[in-house]
Amino acid sequence: MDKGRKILIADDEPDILEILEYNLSSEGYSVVRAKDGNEAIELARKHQPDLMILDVMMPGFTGMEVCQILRKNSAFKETFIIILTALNDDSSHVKGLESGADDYLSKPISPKVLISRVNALFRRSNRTEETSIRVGELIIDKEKFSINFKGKEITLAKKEFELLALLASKPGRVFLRNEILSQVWGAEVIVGDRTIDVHIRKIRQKLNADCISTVKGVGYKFDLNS
Amino acid sequence: MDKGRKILIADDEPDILEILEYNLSSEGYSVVRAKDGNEAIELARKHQPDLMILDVMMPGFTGMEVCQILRKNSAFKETFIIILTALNDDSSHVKGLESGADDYLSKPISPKVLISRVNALFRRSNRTEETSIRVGELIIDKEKFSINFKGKEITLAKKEFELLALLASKPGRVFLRNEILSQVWGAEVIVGDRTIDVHIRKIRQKLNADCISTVKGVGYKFDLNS
DNA sequence: TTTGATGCTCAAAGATGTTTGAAAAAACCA
DNA sequence: TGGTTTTTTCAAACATCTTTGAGCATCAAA
Repeated sequence: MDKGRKILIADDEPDILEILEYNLSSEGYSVVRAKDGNEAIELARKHQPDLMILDVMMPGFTGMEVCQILRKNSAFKETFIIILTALNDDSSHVKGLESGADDYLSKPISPKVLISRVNALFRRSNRTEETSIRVGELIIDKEKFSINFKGKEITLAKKEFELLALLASKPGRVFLRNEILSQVWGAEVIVGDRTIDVHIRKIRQKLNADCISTVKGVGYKFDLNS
Repeated sequence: MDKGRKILIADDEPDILEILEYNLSSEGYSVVRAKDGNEAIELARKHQPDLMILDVMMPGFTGMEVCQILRKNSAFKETFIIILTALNDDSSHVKGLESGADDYLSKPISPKVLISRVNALFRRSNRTEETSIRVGELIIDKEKFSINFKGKEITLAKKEFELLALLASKPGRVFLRNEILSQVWGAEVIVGDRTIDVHIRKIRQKLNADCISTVKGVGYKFDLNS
């Protein structure tokens, strides 16, 4: 998963901040700490975090107020916000969500649960990034069905595209002819061995570079170097 | 807020279904009911709901299993899923979210809280639903139902408009014929493949430019360059 | 060097998907 | 209701992609 996202945490209790920071950063997130509502807003402007975890009870502005204030600013329309609270009644829960938060958790909070909720929020926005492969100067975008090699757009036919995408998905690894057949053509389809060769050749022609090498008697692989 | 969205609820207890349906439909959502895991999957395929609320304990498949199964299908990658449970321990909470759910709630569930969590999920997806799209020299205003291309107003028929709006919503991205069918025509409607082609042709004619390109064997996409 | 195995090249045949024009069916509007 | 527009269907022409087979090239082992 794509970590290294920035998370702002705001709470007036140093202990909580400590625990949160420890857990989030050990998951690979980078963390910014704020000790009250004012600072939370200030640091949010400065750091543009991807997600904010706000305690409700804070000096200055409460978590909900921070949430409402930030949501009015279009720069924070997309920022994920999780509100934490010691209260556990339904009406404040509802109010928290209605202030524009994406999630609302009651203390005591299990770090594991918090992490998995954070991950759940990011998962949704991550999904789109899995569609492109980058290897050296080659960029394959499965969504756009486009190939960019050394800065130039290259048009490949469907089978060629799928074949290249397969090889490039694990650069350096050799794919057996059987593997290629079942991945690109499907298990049932029966095509001759020449078919693969010809497609490989087409790709080599179109890319105009030796980025696919043959492993005699075994299969093909995508070269890392080139 | 844009209500009238479709929500599928699955639980083996009729009472719960009753309460959920009452509350959701009085909020303006349209509701589909399933009494077990199998039915949930079946009805999900049929109705393509925007959100699903799944109980963990159900005959057939559990809520988590349903979640995992559906997430494998690209048609349900974007569907919101909330899992309900009677259990309240952290590890099942984490597992629930890791199965691909967007939210995980423990019973007893306050209808108000549930509603506000449902709204919170939709709020985010509403934000991204722009009323106007701009791509290069093309401006599509969904509210006004108008198209402006290279400074000239162009009149498109309904289907043509929706088709162009879909393609232009993610310029460069390829839309499979299936995707186009289900987005523009709806999942239930059955029309021949040629229908899409013809509409594409009409759009190309009216725009009088090569802004939609064909990806043979895959689908169509809106060109960025032109 | 010969031999066999393997992969490469090429052009042509085969298969598949797309465009086009025309026209029927359905929806819309006065 | 009639006339108009939109939507859908169809079939033929087209374009492109895919597969194949035959001949060539290469390499390693005999």
